[in-house]
Amino acid sequence: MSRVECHDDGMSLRHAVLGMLADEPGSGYDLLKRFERAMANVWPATQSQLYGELGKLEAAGMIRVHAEGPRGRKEYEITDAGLAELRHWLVEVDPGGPPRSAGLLRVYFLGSVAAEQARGYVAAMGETAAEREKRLAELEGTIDWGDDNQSVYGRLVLEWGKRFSAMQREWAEWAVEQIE
Amino acid sequence: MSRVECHDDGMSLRHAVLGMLADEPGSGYDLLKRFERAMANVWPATQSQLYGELGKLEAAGMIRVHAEGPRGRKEYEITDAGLAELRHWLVEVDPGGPPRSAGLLRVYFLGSVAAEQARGYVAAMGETAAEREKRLAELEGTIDWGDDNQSVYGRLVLEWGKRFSAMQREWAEWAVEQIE
DNA sequence: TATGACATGTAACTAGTTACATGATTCA
DNA sequence: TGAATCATGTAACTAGTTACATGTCATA
Repeated sequence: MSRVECHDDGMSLRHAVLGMLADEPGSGYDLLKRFERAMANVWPATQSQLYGELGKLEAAGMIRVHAEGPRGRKEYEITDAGLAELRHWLVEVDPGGPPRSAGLLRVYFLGSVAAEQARGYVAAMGETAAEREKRLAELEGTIDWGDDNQSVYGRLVLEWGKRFSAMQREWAEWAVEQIE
Repeated sequence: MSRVECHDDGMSLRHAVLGMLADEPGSGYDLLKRFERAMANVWPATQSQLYGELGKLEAAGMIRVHAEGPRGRKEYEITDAGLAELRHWLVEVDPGGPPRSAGLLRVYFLGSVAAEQARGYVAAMGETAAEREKRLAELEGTIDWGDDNQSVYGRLVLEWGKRFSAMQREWAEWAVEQIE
């Protein structure tokens, strides 16, 4: 039974870090801020996890210390091996289906509470989505989009978020009417 | 600074198990099959994790062994404490925003590969979504929906899945045109 | 009597979170 | 000189996955 070893995805923080360093070198501290700014809604990461991952990536030869600064600052850059791994992951690894959704999990079990409360919960999901929709639309206006890669792909992600939020809002509006 | 302790969400498998047992008592083996059938796309769980969680829930007094059967079978039922916890989680705990998405994470970094490959990746996302959309539509036809709670809320979840898949397919169609 | 379904568990691991701990530099 | 920011790290924990391990019962 010969079979190509093409195993799992997983360990995506690793690839998020590689992706950011491929774009531009930086320290753990820099990356932390970039994560907060750009990826809080797609792939949140904590400070602990970031520094741990940087250590592992350096040990694996996928990044290297490129410059040192004050206060022990270590600025990392991606290596050829790291870039190869990033590209492999981007193109060849199966991204898998939709992820776990705690919000949706609850919907399954709303039969355990009164219909009024169930309707309230679904309505709250809709409101949360509506707020996010509005926030993303505002965010879109404040960014000055160029035609560089970051702008192009950043815009795709933002658009996905807007469509997702709109979908959820519309679904919630429909769903409250289905309950009772 | 007085503050009500209303901490995190997290540990949702616990609540998934409570929800299933609230609906109908069953053994770990039963729940495993129910997870595979009904929740594979919303909250997948492994056999190990299920048995572990059943042990913890029993220790916490949220479920109890209701009947024993052949082969060491232990049939659990939910207790009043468990039902209270489930309802608390359903109604009062903040579900949080959209979860991590490895697929979307990749989109951020598509600038690291050639435009042609990026387009290929986004197109594949669209095809995956289209297949899921079709599969869910077929699934909807095979189920005979009543007007019991399970049917009502199960239908809401299924509809969410259909809308999500359609959104992703449409986004991907739009996105491939944005690349170059 | 052997296969497949039923049934439960443990061990070792990866991923991720929260809290703690430390210290250097800048600048008002 | 004191506060904010810069900067890195560790410890202890929860959640989740994969692989292993064991044994029972029905039935063809």
